[in-house]
Amino acid sequence: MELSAKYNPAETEDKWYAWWLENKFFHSEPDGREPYTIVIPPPNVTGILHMGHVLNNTLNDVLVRKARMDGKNACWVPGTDHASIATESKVVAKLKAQGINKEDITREEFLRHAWEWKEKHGGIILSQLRKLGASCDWDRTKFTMDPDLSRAVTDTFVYFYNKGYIYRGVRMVNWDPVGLTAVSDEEVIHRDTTSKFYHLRYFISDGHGNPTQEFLTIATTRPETIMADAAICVNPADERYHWLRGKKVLIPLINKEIPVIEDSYVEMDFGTGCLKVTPAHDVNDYEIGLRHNLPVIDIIDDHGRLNEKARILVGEDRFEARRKIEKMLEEAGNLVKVEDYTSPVGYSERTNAVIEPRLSMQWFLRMDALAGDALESVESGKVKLIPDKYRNTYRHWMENVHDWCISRQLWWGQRIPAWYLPDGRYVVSSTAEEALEMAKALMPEIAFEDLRQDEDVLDTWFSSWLWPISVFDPEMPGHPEHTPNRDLSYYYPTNDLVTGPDILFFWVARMIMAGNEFMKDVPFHNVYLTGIVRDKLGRKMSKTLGNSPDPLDLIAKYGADGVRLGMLLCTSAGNDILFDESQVEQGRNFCNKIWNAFRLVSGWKVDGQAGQPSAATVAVKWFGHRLNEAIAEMEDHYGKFRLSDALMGIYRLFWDDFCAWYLELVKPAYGACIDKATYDATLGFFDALLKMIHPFMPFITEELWHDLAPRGGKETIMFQRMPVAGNYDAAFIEDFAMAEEAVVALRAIRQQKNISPKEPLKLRVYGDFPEEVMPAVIKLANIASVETAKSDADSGAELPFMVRTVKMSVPAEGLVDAGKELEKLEADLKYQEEFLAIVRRKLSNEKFVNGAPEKVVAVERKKEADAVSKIESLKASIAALK
RNA sequence: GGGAGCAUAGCUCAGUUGGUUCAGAGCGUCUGCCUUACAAGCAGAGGGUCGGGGGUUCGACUCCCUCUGCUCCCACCA
Repeated sequence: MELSAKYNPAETEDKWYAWWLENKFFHSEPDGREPYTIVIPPPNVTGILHMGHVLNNTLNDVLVRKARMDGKNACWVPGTDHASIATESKVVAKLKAQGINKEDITREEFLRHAWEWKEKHGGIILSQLRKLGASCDWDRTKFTMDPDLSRAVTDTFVYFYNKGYIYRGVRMVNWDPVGLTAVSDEEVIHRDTTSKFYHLRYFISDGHGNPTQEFLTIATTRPETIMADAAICVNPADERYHWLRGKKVLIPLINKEIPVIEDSYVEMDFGTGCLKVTPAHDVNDYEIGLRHNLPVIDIIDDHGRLNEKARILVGEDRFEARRKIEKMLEEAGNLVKVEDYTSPVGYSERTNAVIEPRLSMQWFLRMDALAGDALESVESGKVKLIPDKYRNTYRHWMENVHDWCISRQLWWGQRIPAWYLPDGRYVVSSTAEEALEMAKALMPEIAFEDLRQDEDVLDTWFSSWLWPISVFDPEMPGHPEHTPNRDLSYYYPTNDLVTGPDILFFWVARMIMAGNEFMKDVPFHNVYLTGIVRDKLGRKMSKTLGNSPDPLDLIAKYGADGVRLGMLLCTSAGNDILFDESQVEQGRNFCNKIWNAFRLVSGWKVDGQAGQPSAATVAVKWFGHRLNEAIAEMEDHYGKFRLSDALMGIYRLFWDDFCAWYLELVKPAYGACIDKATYDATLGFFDALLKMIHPFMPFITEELWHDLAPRGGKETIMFQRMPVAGNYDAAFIEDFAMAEEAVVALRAIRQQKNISPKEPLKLRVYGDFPEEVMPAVIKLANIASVETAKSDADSGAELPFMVRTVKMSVPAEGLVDAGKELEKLEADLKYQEEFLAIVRRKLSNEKFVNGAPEKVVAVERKKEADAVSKIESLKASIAALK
């Protein structure tokens, strides 16, 4: 069969993925083997694949495939997240485009649209993952809103409610006026934002609601909220304002009378020292209001517009109102001045809307006890964070945790299982039937129609924190007394989790909490935190910038193996990834290199009678040792989650050691046959290399592994055992390295002297060069004869070079440019002499000889001896030239 | 404002408890090659006083202090 000179990924990838699926190679069932488990960080159900997913899932796949080849029962559970706020806003937008407002339809109608949307777009991302080669157990695919997983969420709510951890209350929450829901503290992103600092004059009241001539000045960034002011506050120690004690002031424009109060919260040297207190729209003001028993006047509605309580500018958006009120204040003579000002402003992570601190009734989960245990899990090392710099961040968060606001004013998600009686009391229960029973205990005559379920749904993370448990046994969450089913007891705890540090708290920490609570064990042992994928200029990839390539386009262009490699080449844990398409090109080139190496080997004709050439004998022996060394290095890197290092080691092993040195050494002359021993050894090496590459590049390795030898119908490289490192002779590898150095030096001489590679050279060796590897030098440097020099002095008509401490030369009458050679040799001599001087200075330093470990001193003595011998050789060469 | 981290070749990064000729890799660059596996390739070469300064040590890319620059996390000075 004639093989093309280029590897064609498109042809092979779909073929093998279909074959893997057909044979259910990714499917796992509990058995006697050691399990290796990963649960996917579930992507948004309606999401599409982006480069972050490529990174994450490639890493996951490498780990899973490696474990599979280590003989473990590997199980990678895929699935999707319902992503309540993100999905709901997409559906709202889609309906709006059709002329339907969410407000105008019922909850049931909306959910029907949402499910329709989910059926249509859900799972697209999972099919895209297949293109990437992800070896997920698709039979286990889960969705966080599957009925049984939803039930787990509800049960968890009931469990924590009964435990006294969940409470309902009016609190200051972060209100998202675009998403129309409260969000948790973690979903608020603070960004420095330029705004204005308004200095406003409030006149003192005469006691009857009329202004006097006296006034005070406050500074605020939010003049549109003055109508909600409940007081003006100064620091009790601020003597400038003692005269204000007991006075009342008038809110500009609406002339409402409010008291002046004192509270040490106010900083005297910030702003004017007078703070307007607006309990409804600022967290701190709310706290002050509580201390001073101030009324809460909420003038902003769900959409961020002023309501009728504002009295003026009713119906205006808060930012529009700010612009307008500035003018009104100016005209009324209350505006003193306006300064530019930069301060942190909270934005909604999902909708990017400016968060409105707002008082509302929400459900909360107490976090102190849960966080304490979760902190211990990491501190004790039961859960390892990689890289471990995140431990600090993690600890800080866990020690300063706030109660978790778990209710969301949305429809897409698990509805809160609280049922209200007509009198406002409520019961909490997993099912409506049970709720009715409980309600009857409170109010015997109550009917089902009288019960009203809470309108809110639960935060998405309230379902994803159960993920490592609920994908295996949805009966478990909320029921720690339940006996785990077969899957859960086999696969839990999972092994590794690969995710981004941005959801360390949202997700990772909370999974640890849920695991500790329901399983009395952590959900995973290693958390590998990836960086963010950025473009090569370091910018975050985003749709609006248009700097994010479509992974499917990349796969179409370079192949999935190439994309995987390109992604992995620049991936060290915890560091951001600067992604550049040229890396994918490099990945594709590597595919091609592997392909062509195979093409060479597959074309060989074997001669069973032929003896093994000495160069091949050296090569086979050397590569055997080198391979073992490389396997050991690879395992070491895997153990430390240094996957890009593991990959790079294999890359160089294949490209440099195997192709550039080994194959060149064993390659028979054109048209000639290869001996059986070398051929078999080569196939064995190729086989081992393909296995080592397989976790990184699953497709091309499966393809070539099948071409390498006849395979049975269901044989796959996926289940072959990863090569195990045997002993290797490091000294022999070093000897071979000397041969390599000699070859490089000889090639350099050819290039400098313009000698064709086809013209054989003579070689003269001074001193001890390892005899065994000489055939390698002879073959690769095209040496006609090797002569051992009798003395150190050469003839002058030679081109000398040093390989470590061994002097060699090419006798070359007529090619020697004495002047140039001399210059080179003298420069080298000078360097060596200086080096020797440094070493000797060290060795004559008693403190060094006595203080340094023996080993280090011995090394210095060796350096000294080597330098002395090199200097002698150089001097001999120089003398000869002169 | 508090905390953490980073700074090594043109670019992206290794450098594991201070000590092998330790200043490295990949990519890029330069030079020469279409040599019958591969020009998506082969061969060869150049390139950094390890951000600045100080200190500890026989010895510092590595430990300490300081300065500069960048990044991230946390945070209720309106």
